[in-house]
Amino acid sequence: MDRRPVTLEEVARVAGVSRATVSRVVNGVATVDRELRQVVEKAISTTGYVPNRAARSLVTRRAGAIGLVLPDEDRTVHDPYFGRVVSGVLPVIRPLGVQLVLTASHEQVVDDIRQGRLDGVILIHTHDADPLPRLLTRANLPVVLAARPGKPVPITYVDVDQAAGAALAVDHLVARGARRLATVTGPLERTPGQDRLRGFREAVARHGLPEPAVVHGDFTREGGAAAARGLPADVDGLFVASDLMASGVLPVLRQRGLRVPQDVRVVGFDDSPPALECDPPLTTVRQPVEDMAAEMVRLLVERVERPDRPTSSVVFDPTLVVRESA
Amino acid sequence: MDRRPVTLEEVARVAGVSRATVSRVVNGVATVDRELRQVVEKAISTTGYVPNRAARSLVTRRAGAIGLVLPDEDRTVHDPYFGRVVSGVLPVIRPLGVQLVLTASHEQVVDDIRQGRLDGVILIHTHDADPLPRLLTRANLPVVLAARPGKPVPITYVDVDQAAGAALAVDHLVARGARRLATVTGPLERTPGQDRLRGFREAVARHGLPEPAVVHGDFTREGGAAAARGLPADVDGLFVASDLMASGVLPVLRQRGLRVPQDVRVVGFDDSPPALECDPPLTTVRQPVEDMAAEMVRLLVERVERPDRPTSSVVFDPTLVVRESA
DNA sequence: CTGAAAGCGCTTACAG
DNA sequence: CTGAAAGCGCTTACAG
Repeated sequence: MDRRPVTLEEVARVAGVSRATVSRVVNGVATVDRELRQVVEKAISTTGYVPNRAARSLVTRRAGAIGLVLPDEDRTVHDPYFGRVVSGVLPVIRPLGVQLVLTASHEQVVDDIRQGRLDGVILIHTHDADPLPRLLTRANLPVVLAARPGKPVPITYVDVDQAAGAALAVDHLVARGARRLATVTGPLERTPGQDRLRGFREAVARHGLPEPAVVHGDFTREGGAAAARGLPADVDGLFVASDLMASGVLPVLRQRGLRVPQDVRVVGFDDSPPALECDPPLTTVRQPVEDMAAEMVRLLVERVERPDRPTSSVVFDPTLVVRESA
Repeated sequence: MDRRPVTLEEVARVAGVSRATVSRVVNGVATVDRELRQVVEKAISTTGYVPNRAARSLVTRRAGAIGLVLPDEDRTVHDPYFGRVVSGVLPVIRPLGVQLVLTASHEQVVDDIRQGRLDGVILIHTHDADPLPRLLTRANLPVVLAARPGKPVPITYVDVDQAAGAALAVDHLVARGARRLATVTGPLERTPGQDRLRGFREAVARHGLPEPAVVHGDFTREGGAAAARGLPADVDGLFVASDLMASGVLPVLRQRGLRVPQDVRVVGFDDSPPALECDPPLTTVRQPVEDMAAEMVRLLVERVERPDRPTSSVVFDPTLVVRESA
């Protein structure tokens, strides 16, 4: 039942070659003689051989695994963003034979890399005050951020042009006739929150509109609902900095007797699943999270292979998805 | 910059002891002499030693990692259930020093275990036709299912008493005066879908109520919306087999001019985040997914340590969470 | 209680 | 193109 797994040694014996040759066949080294290769392949399949990863890792010094690091508070697993990142990462990681390890412990991350359990990490939902990005870059450990870093550290990151996205929202609201604008912001200790607010303000100013109302939110549904209660009554164009918050904003607007989009037009940000569950369906700024996640993996793998290469960043363009709320 | 990591060997040299002794200290073997232990601990901290996991895995034959296996279609990462499982698993896995590996490739799973990359796996969202559970159990590989298996295979699983949960919903609807009941089911090729429907039917019969309307859903929001359109107009009590579906059902009900709860009372299932985003907030049957996930990890770890032990199952009790929809 | 030594299962220069 | 051999960094009987 619990018989020992087949080793390279046994395959070599069956095939009548050396372990080195079997290893070469397994790893697809091109120089192996055709006939020999076939003999070995046959031996592999008859023995049911499967290489032991720990042994390989020990000599190659590669874990064959990357980490997806969440903030310590576990609420973020419920954020739709998380699922989108995962579904963007999985398909690109798979053909590479790399594992995706989920962790919520920032404390563990450095050790996990040092122990050789992780080749590198992707950090999502980082706060400006988070020491981890700097820690990792200082130690020259492979890391990719899912947004512009809060402090100017040389680090590889992927982002969407957040400010441009906010401008897209404003332009649309204005085009639809809105003049008294307001925004529900994201958390301002994170760069996406900051950049969306900045982009919003700049666009409003560019249109020569009066100073907009700004109410603070935190990227959660409840935060959105709370913020909505603090909105001035005469707003006719609202930019909510995330769809999840918007799903909390809309019922409050309805309670306050405001019809969407007739009385107030609303644009969200993300184009995540909650946008569709909104009533009415939410017009929103789309960020291509799945593509961004795939790019993060590529950049990370690149950094794992060449840690000395300079850091870089990739910024995606947002697009507007028009539905019924604006 | 890229200096070689510190090894046991070096720590031993610094401490003036053998590698074996350092290893014992690192692994907390109690028999080490107090003074020696202190010398070694000091050497560990001055050298900044961190054990290499691959080397350890190679001899212990333990990956120190378990897999969370999603179905191949990636839609399920957007299901709120997924996030709840992750947030239940993470805290219990952490003190154990075990990694959580996410995978959506059923094909890979068996190999990953054989390669020693995974000590065992937790399977979620399995369909009755899914060959993986049987495959794994046959090979005597450690596996835990997140629900009763569709076919009677000897397998370890955790479940909530789905039928009892549905009965809770029916009892509540009836207590609130509903008499013309209906249900939107989950996918019937999965046991939770089957069991919730069975429990619903049995409870309706127990109350002596007429044959209820049964409309098929698939645990998605869109599926819920579609199902809602097929509901008879005179229903006054509706059991929707998941909160996510309910969030799709409610807007359709509203469109059809039905007020909730005045015209039709609605009870969901799960008590997941979408229940709160519903308008009105959803009365629902709570399944303690986080606790269930924690239990799955415990059972899995147990099986990894003693694969020959008989399989077992743990069934949690559902509870009713009353909000405004019923 | 401690150490010398074997061994886990691979990969990879190095010869030939 | 192939093989003998060293070595990756640990753990763990086995002596003493």
